[in-house]
Amino acid sequence: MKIGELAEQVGMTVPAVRFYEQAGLLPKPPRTGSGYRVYGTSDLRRLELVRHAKNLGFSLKEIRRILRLREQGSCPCGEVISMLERHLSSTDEQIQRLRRFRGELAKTLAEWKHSPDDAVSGEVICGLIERTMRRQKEGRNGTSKR
Amino acid sequence: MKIGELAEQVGMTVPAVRFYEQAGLLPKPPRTGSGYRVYGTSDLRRLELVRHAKNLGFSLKEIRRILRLREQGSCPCGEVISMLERHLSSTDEQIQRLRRFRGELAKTLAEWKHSPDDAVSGEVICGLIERTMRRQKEGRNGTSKR
DNA sequence: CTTGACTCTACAGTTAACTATAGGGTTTAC
DNA sequence: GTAAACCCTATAGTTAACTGTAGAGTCAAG
Repeated sequence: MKIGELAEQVGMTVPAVRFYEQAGLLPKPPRTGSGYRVYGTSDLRRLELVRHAKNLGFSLKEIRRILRLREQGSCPCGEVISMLERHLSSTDEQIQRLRRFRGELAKTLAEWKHSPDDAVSGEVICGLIERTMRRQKEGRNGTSKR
Repeated sequence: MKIGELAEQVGMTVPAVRFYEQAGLLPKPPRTGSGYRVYGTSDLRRLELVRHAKNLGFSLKEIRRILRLREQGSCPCGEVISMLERHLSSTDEQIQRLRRFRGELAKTLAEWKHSPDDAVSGEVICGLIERTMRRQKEGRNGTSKR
């Protein structure tokens, strides 16, 4: 199997496959006399695994780590489980953050729609944003950096 | 006010302020004889507005758009409201996606933890991921590309 | 008058996961 | 025998929002 066929089977582009190889996610395959890469079914399965792990939210770096562990003979499943647990909790955090953010957005939007633009005075650039700024300044002092 | 003081007031770094200037978010300030940037309180307010709009989820590109509209004399508030609406709905979508993803993760994790590693056979790289792949293959055929 | 803190410009680097381009060789179908 | 379709390498570009570095000038204090 040449690279084009492999790429098509797993639904990625040819350069992406080469990229995965140079990123250490796919072993360097044997070549034909003229230098063409030759792949077998194990490469196919490996690429599918990579794709699947990506769908589970693993980064290429993490996937490389899993594959390396496996190559060293150890079973990576324990590691994989703890990675998945980390992903789960970081996903939870992300959802929480987005929910709070959504609440902020909705509140701001409701306020803005309620009091029309021309009822505002003293703004320099955008009355809506500036009013919201003032409100927040008067309230708490929440200067949060990352 | 020189750049260091301005940066400190709004809680960003000096290079970030310069970056904002060259990105068109902050007007080019006058200079001292020796070339130092000199800022006034309007720059301070403008930077704070930028920071606040960023907190509302606007990209620098969008903020630049708002500022440009204002400079052209029109009030950007209507535009700002529709931007905010778009952000709100895209945030909703993000939350939905994350929820589904979270469900997937949790389900996979529960399965993995339930059937321990050594009960699996035939895997090549990581039994857990591979089993999940097989299950999904047998089920629906969901090859979704962007 | 020198040390240290500050400022300037211009450019390169960061992160992720690729995509695009240039410039060439190979294989296959007609 | 030639043209399309494929393959190769190497390098650069993409996006966002900055950060970091090099090399040089300026300012205030002691």
